[in-house]
Amino acid sequence: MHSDPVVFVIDDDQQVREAIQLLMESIGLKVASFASAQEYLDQFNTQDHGCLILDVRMASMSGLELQARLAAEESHPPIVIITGHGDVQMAVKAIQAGAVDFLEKPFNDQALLDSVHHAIEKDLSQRGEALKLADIRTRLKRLTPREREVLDLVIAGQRNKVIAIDLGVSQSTIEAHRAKVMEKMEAATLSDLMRMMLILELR
Amino acid sequence: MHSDPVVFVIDDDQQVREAIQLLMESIGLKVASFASAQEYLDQFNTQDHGCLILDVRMASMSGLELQARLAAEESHPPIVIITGHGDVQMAVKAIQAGAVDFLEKPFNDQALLDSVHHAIEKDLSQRGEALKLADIRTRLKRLTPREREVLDLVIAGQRNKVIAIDLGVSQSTIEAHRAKVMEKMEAATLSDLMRMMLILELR
DNA sequence: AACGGTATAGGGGTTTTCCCCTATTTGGGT
DNA sequence: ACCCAAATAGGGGAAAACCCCTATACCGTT
Repeated sequence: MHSDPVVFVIDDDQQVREAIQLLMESIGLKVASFASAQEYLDQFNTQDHGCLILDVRMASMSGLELQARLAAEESHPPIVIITGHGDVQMAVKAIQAGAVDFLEKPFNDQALLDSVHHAIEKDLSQRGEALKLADIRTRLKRLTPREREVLDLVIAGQRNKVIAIDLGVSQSTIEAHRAKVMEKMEAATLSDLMRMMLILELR
Repeated sequence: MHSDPVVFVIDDDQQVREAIQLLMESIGLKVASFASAQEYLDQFNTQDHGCLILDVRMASMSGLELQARLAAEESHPPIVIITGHGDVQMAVKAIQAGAVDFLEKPFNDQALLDSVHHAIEKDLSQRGEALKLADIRTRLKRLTPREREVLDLVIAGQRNKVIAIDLGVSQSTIEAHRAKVMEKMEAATLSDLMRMMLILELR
């Protein structure tokens, strides 16, 4: 079911990659190294999880560019930025864009480990969240347009009678739709249904 | 009802305070200046809103310290950090701690204005949120412990019969509590009630 | 001692939901 | 031509919720 988290190291300096690899392996973390952002993107898939350690200064695509690209995806592992020549502005932008941390080389080993731990924790929780949401969305997709319409009105607290009038059909039709909705959404009670829908609304 | 947003400038350099004041007033924003964090704290009240422009290096209490103090409060205006001698680490910490922006002196006037605008927007939305939450919490406080207990079980989707058995009382007692809950929470439908409770849970 | 709020319990009635059926029409796919 | 999913509609009954009323007991305040 669950694979181990992987630390994806993306840095065009082989020395750095190897050093980080050793450091991570010393605490039992798996590592996958890439010499360029493109190399990483080529094998990127949504199953991967863990975190990214990303160098800013790289040929062709910078770490910050990769960060922006990944931000456009539905979901990606948390990012730790490392850089040899960082400035305040760059660091601010990176963190504002959601990076977990921004470290200057040469970094303290423990600081990087701490950031990676933090990133992996964040990955776990955000993946848990994403899974729940995806699950609910999958069920929602099973609804017909009409059922979806009824669902929305149910969630809004309308009684069947009112929904029937609203949609210009009989009450028994609404009852039928409503039963279908509960079945397809795998909701035992109205409370379950509302919880699912509000999670989508509020997150 | 609504007062204008105020830019609270906290910097021990009078020149800087005056420069920022002029800049802010040039676009019609109100300003309140303070020469120390303590001065600001002394007059701090939760009605204030707008944003803070905070210098890092100050005698006795630094901007970052003040940021930490305010973070302990239930709610405070968004913070823009400015500094003459910032480093990457400091910037990262400040943004991670929730600062809207971190600017180095001498800053570009437009950059500061942009940050302040962003901060004020954030203030508006976070105050709106906080108001909604406070409103719900106020109503919740009106419930007796027993009513609160019933509410929780209702939200969990339990039927009155089950709640009655759970609490070892009769069904009609539950009905009475339930009616009281709806009245005190000002909820017309179960849907309203669930929405309020889930907003508290999920935010 | 009287009062108000809380928790309890019940009667009696209406409305709504929920669940089990059947049944027709329409439109798409085999 | 046949079948299936979707949308429609209805009957009938059980369960639950909702509403209005009364009533008792306890507890703390005035």
